[in-house]
Amino acid sequence: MTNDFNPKSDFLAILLERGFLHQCSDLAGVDAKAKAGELTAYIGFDCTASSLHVGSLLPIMMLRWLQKTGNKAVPLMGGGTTRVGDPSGKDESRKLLSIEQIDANKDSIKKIFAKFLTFGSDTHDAIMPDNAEWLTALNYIEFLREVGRHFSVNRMLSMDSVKMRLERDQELSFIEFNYMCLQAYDFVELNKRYGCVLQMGGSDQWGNIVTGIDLGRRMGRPQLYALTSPLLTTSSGAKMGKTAAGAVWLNEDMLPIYDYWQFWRNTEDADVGRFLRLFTELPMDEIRKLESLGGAEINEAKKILANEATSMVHGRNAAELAAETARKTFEEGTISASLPTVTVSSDELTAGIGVLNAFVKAGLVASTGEARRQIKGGGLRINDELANDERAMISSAQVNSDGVIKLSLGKKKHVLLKAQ
RNA sequence: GGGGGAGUGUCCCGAGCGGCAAAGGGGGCGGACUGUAAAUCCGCUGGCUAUGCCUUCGUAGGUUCGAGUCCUACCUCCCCCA
Repeated sequence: MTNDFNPKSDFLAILLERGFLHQCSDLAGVDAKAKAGELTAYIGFDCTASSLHVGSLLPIMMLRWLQKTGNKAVPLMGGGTTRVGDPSGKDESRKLLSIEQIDANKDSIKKIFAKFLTFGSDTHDAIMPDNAEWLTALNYIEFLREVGRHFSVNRMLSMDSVKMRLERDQELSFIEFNYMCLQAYDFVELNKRYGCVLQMGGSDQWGNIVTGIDLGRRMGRPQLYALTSPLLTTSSGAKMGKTAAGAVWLNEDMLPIYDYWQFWRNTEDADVGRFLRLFTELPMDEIRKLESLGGAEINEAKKILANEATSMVHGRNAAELAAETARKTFEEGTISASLPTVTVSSDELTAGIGVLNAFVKAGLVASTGEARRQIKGGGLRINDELANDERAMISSAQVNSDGVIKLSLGKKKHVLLKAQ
C-alpha cells in the first residue's frame, strides 16, 4: 500500500524508509499535518508490568521521530484501561491487577519515556496524560447516552477480531467489547483536550484505532487518523523480545544493562539491517554500509547496534561500559568487575554454599534441578572451571583477587558472586 | 431443547490396553561446529533438604492394592439435529 506514496513530510519519509509503516488510514492526510508541524499523535501503553520491554520500543521510536520532526508526541498511560484489562489475544482473562499495583507500574514505566522524549509545556513538547484522568470519572448511564449510542454493534461485529471469535463460537465477554469502546473514547478525549488527530500502535491495534476514528466522526470531531507498525519477529520467526529468561526489559532494575547490550549483540545476521533502521538513529547510508558487511565482519555492525540501542535507553556511558565488559569477557577472556553481580552474605560464603544453590541464587538457572541437569550437560562453570560435581561447595576459598567468584552458564551468561 | 465429541506435563501442539513423572513434535536451554550469527548434529526440558520424598492429565466425588486411563455429577469448548 505504501510503495507508490511519496511523502512530503520528514516524519512519514523517515517512517517509510526505516520500515515503521504497516498500515495507515490516510497517508496523504497524515503527511499534510506532519509537513505543517501540526501533527499531534498518541500511542497508548498499558501498565500491566513494572517495565516496558523491547516490544514497546518500536512504538516509542515512532513517537521519538514524531517529536524530532517537529510534531507533538503523546504517550498515553493506560492507568484507566489497565483496570479493565485488555483481553485481546488471550483466551482467558488475566487476573485483574490491583489499583495500587497499576499505579506502581505506571510510575515505573513513566521514567522510560523521559529518555526518549522531551516533555514540557511548549507546543511541541511531549505530554504524558493518563486515561484514568477521564475514564475513572465516567458515569455509566451518561457514558452510554453520550458515547455508547455512537457505537454500532453491527459494525463492531464485523471487525475481524470479533468475527473470528463469533465464527468459532468462542466466548467473547462483554468486558472485551468495552475495552474497544474505552480505547475509542480515549482517542476522542485526547482530540478534545490536546487536538490529537492520530493514533499509532502495533498492527494488532488497527481495529481498535479505527473504532476510535469512527467514534470521532459520529461525535463531530475533526477527521482522525490511524497508523500502525508491523508486528516484529526475528528472522527465524521468534517473537521479538522474549528469551527463556523472560522479557527483555527496559528498566535497569529488571534487566542489567550488560544483558540488554548482549541482547542486541546477539541479533541474527539477517536482522541487523532491519534493527538498525528501527532501533537506532544512525543515518541511512551508514546503515546500508553496515548491513552489507559479510561474514564475521557483521559482528562490528552488531556491536554498533548494541551500542546505539543501549545508549538510547541507558545512556552513552553505560552502553560503553557494557561494550567494554563484553570485550573483556569475550575477546580477552578476563573477568570484568562490571558483569552483573549478585551479593551473598560473607557469613554464608564462609560456611560454604552448594554449587546448585549458588547458581540458583545467581539467577542463571531456575531451580536446583535445572542446575543439576546443566552440570550433567557440561553447561556450568565456576571461575571458568567446568563444574562437574553437583555436590561441590562454593566457599570463600574460591574468591579471586578481585573479591568475586565468576559463575557461568554456557559461554555467554556470566554472573559474579560477591560476598558482602 | 435433543444427539455426538473433546479438555493431558502452567510456553504451545499432541499420543496415552488400569502400574505413569506420562510417547512424539515445536519452542527453549546446554554441548559440538562457527563469527557471542544462521543452518546442522548431540543432550536436556515437574519440584525438593534427592539412591528417597512431594506435586502434576478441566473440577469435585467414587470404584480399585493401584486411576490420565473405569463410574457419577459439574464446568468449559467443538460438531450435528431442532
